[in-house]
Amino acid sequence: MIQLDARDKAILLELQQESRLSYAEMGSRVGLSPAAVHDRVKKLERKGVIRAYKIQVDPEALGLKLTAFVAIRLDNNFTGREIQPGLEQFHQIEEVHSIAGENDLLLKVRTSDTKALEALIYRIKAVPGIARITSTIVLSTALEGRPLVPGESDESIELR
Amino acid sequence: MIQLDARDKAILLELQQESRLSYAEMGSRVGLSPAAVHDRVKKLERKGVIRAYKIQVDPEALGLKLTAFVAIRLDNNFTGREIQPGLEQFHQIEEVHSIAGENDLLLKVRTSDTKALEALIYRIKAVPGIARITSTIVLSTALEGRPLVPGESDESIELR
DNA sequence: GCATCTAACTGAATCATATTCGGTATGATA
DNA sequence: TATCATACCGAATATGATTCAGTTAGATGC
Repeated sequence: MIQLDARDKAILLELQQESRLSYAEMGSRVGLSPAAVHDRVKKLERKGVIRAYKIQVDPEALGLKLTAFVAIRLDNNFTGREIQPGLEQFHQIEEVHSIAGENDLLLKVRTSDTKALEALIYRIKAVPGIARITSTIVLSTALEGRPLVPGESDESIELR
Repeated sequence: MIQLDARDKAILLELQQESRLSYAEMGSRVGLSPAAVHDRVKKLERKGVIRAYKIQVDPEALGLKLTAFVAIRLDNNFTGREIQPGLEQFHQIEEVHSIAGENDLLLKVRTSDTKALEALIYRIKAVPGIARITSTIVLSTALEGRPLVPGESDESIELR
C-alpha cells in the first residue's frame, strides 16, 4: 500500500482537474518548490498512482450524442473474462464492469444515435456466451468525470 | 456543429490516451509541423471539443477499493434536476445520469469499502424526493477510460 | 481572368517550463 | 555518534510551447 500524505493528495486533486498546471503554480498552491513538486509527481507516476495523462473530449463534438448502459447476462457456462475479448473490438464500449446481481456485466457505451445503438446491441448479441441484454438509455448527464477524493480516514481534504 | 477532419480526429485520439505528447511528436504522427498541430489543438480547446486536461489516478491507491452503480427512483413529484444539488455534496459520486426506464437516476460511486458504501447510501436516502435505491456492486472492471472514437460516417479511423 | 480574402501551413525566433544537479536538513538506524 | 535515506531547496540547463512573419491554396467577387 502506497502512503500518500496531505500534499500528495492535494497534488492529485489538482491534477485530476487540470493536469497542465506548471510545477511552479502547483508548488505555490501546496507550499513546495517546483523541484519538490516535480519529485513527488514523478514518484506518483512511478508508483502507478498516476495512471495516465488524458484529455476529456466533448462526446457530442465527436457526434456521440447517445450514452447508454448495457447490462448483460451470460450463459451459465461462461465468465466475464472469456467474453471480454469479444467486447473489446467495439470501440463504442467505454467501460466494462463485472457486477454482482441479476446481470453479469455492465457496459457504458456511446453511439451517435439510437440506430447506431441498435446496431451495436445486435452485434454484441452475436458474441458467444451472451444470454440476455438489457439497455438503459441516458437522457442527460448531470455529473461526469469528477475527481476521485481519497477515502476513509480524512474525510475533509484541506491542503494547509 | 464543429467540423473535424481526419487530422483533428487523429490528434484527439492520441491526446485521449497521452495528453503530454509534444507538438513535435504529434506533428510527426499526423504529418504536420509542430506549429500547425499547436494551432489545431488551441482551436479544439477554444471550440470546447477538448474540455479539460486531466490525470487518471488509480482508485485503489486512494483507498477507493469499491465501485458501485446506484439506481435511484424518484418520488413522482420530483425531477432529477431538483435532486442534483443534494447529490453533488457527496464526493463519492463520480457520475450522475438521468435515465429512461424503471429508475430515474443512475450514479457511479466509489468508496473505500462496503461499510462506506452503506453509509453513503444511507445519506443519499435522506435526500428529499428519493423513493427507492438499488445498488449494484462492481466485482471487477475490465475496461475503463477508453478513448471516444468519432461516430458514424467513417467507422474506420485510420491515420495513414 | 484577376485581385482579394481567408485558412492552414511552415521555419525560425523567443519564451516558459520541465528537468537535472549539487547541496542541506531531518529523522531513522546501527 | 556515524551513517544512511528521504525530502527539500535554489540555480543551471535542456526541452518544448508559443509567437511571428511569410508562403500557399482555395474561395469569392468583380
